[in-house]
Amino acid sequence: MSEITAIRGMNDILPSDTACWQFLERTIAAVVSSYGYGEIRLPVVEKTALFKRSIGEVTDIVEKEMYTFDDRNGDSMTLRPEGTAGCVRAAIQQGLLNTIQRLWYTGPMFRYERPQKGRQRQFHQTGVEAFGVATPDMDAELILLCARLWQQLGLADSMELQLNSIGSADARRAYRAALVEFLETKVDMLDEDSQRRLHSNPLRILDSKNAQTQALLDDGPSLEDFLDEEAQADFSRLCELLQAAGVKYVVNRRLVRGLDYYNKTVFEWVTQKLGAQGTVCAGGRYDGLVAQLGGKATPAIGCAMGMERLVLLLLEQSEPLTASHIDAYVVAVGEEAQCQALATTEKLRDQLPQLRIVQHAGGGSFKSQMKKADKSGAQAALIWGEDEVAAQTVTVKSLRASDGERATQVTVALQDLENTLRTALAH
RNA sequence: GUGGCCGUAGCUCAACAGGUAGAGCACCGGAUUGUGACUCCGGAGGUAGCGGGUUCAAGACCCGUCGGCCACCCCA
Repeated sequence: MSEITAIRGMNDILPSDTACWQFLERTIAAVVSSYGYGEIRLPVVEKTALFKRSIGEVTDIVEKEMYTFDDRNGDSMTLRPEGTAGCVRAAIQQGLLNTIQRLWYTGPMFRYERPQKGRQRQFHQTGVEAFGVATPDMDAELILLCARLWQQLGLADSMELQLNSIGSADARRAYRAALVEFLETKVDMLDEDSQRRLHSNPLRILDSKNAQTQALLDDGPSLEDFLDEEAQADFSRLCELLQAAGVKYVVNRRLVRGLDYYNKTVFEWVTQKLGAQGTVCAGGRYDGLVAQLGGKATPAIGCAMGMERLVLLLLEQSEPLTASHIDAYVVAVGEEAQCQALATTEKLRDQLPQLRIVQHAGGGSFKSQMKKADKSGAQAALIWGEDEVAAQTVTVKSLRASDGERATQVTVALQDLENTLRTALAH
């Protein structure tokens, strides 16, 4: 193997998988547009300060996972680790926020992490963001959009919606103090990671995977008790709306998110089928972020889904999506035959643009060309040899006769080829 | 950053108390001069991730290193 290989965690997506990706991308585009969301295309690189200010200085993403470098002017740039920050920046900069905005984007994100199943250093997210609405009907809309998408993708049965409200910044500050006070009395019973988080990011202890830590938390203060009235009212209204729409959810009072900008509603769509990285889509409200980045105060909510994780689910549980098959493979032996085949094939592509035609290339015997035709999976071979050239005809041979049926072949005049294919290979 | 498992042909994998590599699939060619698939025959393809050590001898053992997978952490 060559010494030059792809960078760790940055994977090639091969033709054998792109049919699945395209299905996913098509389906997402159709669903978001059916809710009236407009696509926004954003740079992959932004000023480092944007991410530090939005995601939070002390989050893991900013502290140790960003691809950050100085450009030739010495300015610090970063490959985007997520999409919301750039989207908010663009919405402010382009003056989109004087009205309600429903936006979506898709593309690669970068985080310097150890790769594992469902996690890579270059990965792809599709995000949906709604600006300008503070009420929980918008929260519900976003969740319904997701639910519809899972339905369309055939993944609804593997998804569970987890919901929580983390309230206002003030509420979290008060809760955080109470939680730290409680846990400090039990510090020696905490697992090592949680001890570390106790002072850096104590809320993250709530979703620790350590069973003993979880048991400990049962006796601790509950975030729910610290929520202000508005947060509580909005959360129960959201629950009502979801029930009315028939969306199942579980309230997970220990669900917190890793990025600093969230408030009030947070949610995650999780699956059991992906091993340790079970979160397929996650998001929440971020009412303070626009102002924090210099825009006029604008409530907002958004979520992002991991494309690789969705592709894994699709590959795993639906019947394999076959790549678009080839209709015809052109076999031409001899120089004159090749000329005629090439010209005729081009004409065919004008006449029947939906037809997928592969022209044999690279020479070879009649037999080897036929083998290639078969291997290509084509429905039919279009055959040009000496006889056809002389008679101004082409032979159309079916390559996919079902069992018992004999392979059929007909030789038709060149000018009849279009009609022959139109009926034989009708889609 | 930490831990476990792994690294032999394009792919999936073998072998052997340590004696210098093999199968299936894929690929290429052929089986009476223009017809694929099935079958048969043949061919090409590996300095065993890399470097060092032990040994008369190492793909097999030891050390290092790089890479992969999974998990922790973190998150989509």
